[in-house]
Amino acid sequence: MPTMDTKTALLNSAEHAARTLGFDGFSYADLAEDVGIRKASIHHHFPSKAKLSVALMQRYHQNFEANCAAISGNHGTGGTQLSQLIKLYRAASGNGKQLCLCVSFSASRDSLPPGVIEQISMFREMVIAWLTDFFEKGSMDGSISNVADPALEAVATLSLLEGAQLAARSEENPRFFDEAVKLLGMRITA
Amino acid sequence: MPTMDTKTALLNSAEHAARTLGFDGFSYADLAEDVGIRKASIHHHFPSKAKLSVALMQRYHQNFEANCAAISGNHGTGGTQLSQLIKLYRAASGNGKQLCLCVSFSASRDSLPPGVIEQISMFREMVIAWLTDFFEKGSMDGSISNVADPALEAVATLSLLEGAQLAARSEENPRFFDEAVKLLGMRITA
DNA sequence: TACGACCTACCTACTGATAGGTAGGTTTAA
DNA sequence: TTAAACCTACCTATCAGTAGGTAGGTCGTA
Repeated sequence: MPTMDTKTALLNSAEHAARTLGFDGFSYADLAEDVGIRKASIHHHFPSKAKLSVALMQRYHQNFEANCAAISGNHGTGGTQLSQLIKLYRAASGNGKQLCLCVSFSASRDSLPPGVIEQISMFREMVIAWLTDFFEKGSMDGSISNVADPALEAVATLSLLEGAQLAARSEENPRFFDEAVKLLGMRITA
Repeated sequence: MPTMDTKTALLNSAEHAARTLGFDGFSYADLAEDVGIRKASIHHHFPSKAKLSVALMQRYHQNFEANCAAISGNHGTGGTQLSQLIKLYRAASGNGKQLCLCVSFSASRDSLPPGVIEQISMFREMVIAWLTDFFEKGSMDGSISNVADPALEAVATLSLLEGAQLAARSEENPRFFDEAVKLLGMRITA
């Protein structure tokens, strides 16, 4: 098994910590212990915690967008695409052990640099764009019922998904996510 | 104007700080400065930050429940009651400057004592019960359209409201809350 | 009434731990 | 050799909290 480069290991560790404990809830000491280098060495890769948050959000955005593009490319109807995106959010909640980075950062947004607030904003816009696309497709191909306005559906769905993650995280139980999105799921007919 | 007792002033200050910055984002020093006593004196009223969080959640639950009961008592149709509750959540987001305590605490739940996690769970159950009541009324009196299952509607709506707060908080703009709940609003006919 | 005991609510001084970070040096791999 | 990546040693600042004390108020009893 190839050894991961330290910077990536740090990003993985930091993402996991941020999504589990929040931005204010983890420290460089946690990352150092996890990755196996000294706390002070982290500054070589990330000169400040703020800079680390920038890199985290950037990477998260890219990965998530790639996942959405994959869903769009691999699944035929708007309904299945929406269903896959719901699954993506469910998976991101890590069985109630984590939140997606966007949610986690939003709750402590005052601790973050302005650039990251911008990134969070763009992340939400990106997800809403994909959701709007899926709702439009689903409305036209009939795989999502009662689509009044795809753009408004998209915005509401994103809030629903984020709120569902919060509930699951609070209870450390994915069943709370499932219950929150059940009605939405019933509107989807593959 | 009567002088507020110190304990209440501390609770107010702590609630504001927790809902703005998160549990890990504020410290006793912030409260001390706000209330005008020394940091160490806070321990007289709240021996630990964990105990403070217990008191905060208890008070928040009581206040919120009283607000829901008032809505139920003062407004006639299920639709207007639901509409008022949505307004309550919007108001709690403080024009994008705050989150409701439940959301704020959920995001850093690992920093909280187990009892508070229980309290958060009960808070959500309480809100869901009220929402279920409002949806049932709205379904029967015709003031909320397309109510498939009041209990599921309630759960989804709570997640929607919490997610909407996150979006508004992240952007520091209540317009994002409004947009997220727009479709729900359209289902209400006074 | 007066005084002692007790309480409440604050203080100063301090603790040990931890936070993010700096600076200079060493090690490792290409 | 050189640069990246690590190290040690340390910094300032801050954290939640402890310990002992003061001051003013209240209560009970003689």
